[in-house]
Amino acid sequence: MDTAKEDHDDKVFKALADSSRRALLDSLREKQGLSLSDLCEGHDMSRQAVTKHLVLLEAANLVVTRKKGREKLHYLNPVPINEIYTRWIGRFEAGRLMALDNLKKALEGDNNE
Amino acid sequence: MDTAKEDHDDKVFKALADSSRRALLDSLREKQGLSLSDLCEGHDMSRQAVTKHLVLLEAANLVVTRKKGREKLHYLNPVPINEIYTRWIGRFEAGRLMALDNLKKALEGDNNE
DNA sequence: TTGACATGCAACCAAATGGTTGCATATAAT
DNA sequence: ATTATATGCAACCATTTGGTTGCATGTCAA
Repeated sequence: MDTAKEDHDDKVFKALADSSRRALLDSLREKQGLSLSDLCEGHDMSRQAVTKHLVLLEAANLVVTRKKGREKLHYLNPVPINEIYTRWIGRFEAGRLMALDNLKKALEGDNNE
Repeated sequence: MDTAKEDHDDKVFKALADSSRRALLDSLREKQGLSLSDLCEGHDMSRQAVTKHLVLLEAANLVVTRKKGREKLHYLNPVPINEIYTRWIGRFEAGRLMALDNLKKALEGDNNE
C-alpha cells in the first residue's frame, strides 16, 4: 500500500480512537447537517473542544462541512470507515477462523507441555 | 451499550490507533506464536518499546500470550476486531448509502443557495 | 556452575493529546 | 446602528503517549 493511503488510514484510526469523537460521529449519523452549536448541545465539552475534535474528523475526511450563512453544517462521510473495513479489517476477517483455531490449539497445549 | 463493553471497545480503538501496533498485529496475522524477540526483528524499535505496545494489545485482548520456557509466545486474537466491526462499524455501514446521498445533496445545494 | 539468552521492571524524557479561557471576526436580527 | 449569535484563532496547561536506557530476574546450554 502506498504511503499516502497509509497516512490517510492512520488519520482515520487516530480520529476513531477518541470516544468523544466517536460520539460526535454518532450524532451526525443520527442527524446530518448539524451546526457546531447543535453538536455542542449534548456533548459535555466546551465549544472549542468540539471544534478541535471536528478539525481532526475533517482531516480524516470522516466529516465534510459546508458553510451556510454564519453556520457551518456538518455531514458524516461514511467512505473512510468503509475503506478501513475493506482494506484493513477485512484482512483479519479473512483469516479469522484460522487464527481462532491456531489460538485454541496453542492454548490447549498449555496442559501437556 | 453497557459501560464495560464501551470501555473494552475504547481499549481496542486506542490499541489500533498506532501504526507500530497495527504492524505488530500484521506480523502475528502472518505467523502466529512469535516470541518477543521474533517480533523485535523487523520492527525498528527497542525491545522495551515493543513490550509496551504488546502490553496494550494484550489489554485490548487483541493478542493472547502463552509462556513456553523462557519465551513468551504471542497469538493474534481476531475476536475484538470482529466485534468492533459488528457492533460499531456496522452501524455506519447500514446507513452508508443514505449518508452518501444526504452528503451529495447537501454539497450540490452549494451552487444555488 | 557459569555464561548466554529471553524477558521483566523502573525511571526518565520529548512530543502529542485533550482540554481550558480569552479575544477576534463574521453574520443575522431588532 | 446596535446587539446577539455562530464561529475562528491563539495561548496556555495537565496528562498521556511512545520512546529511550539501565538494571534485575528467569531459564537454557556448555
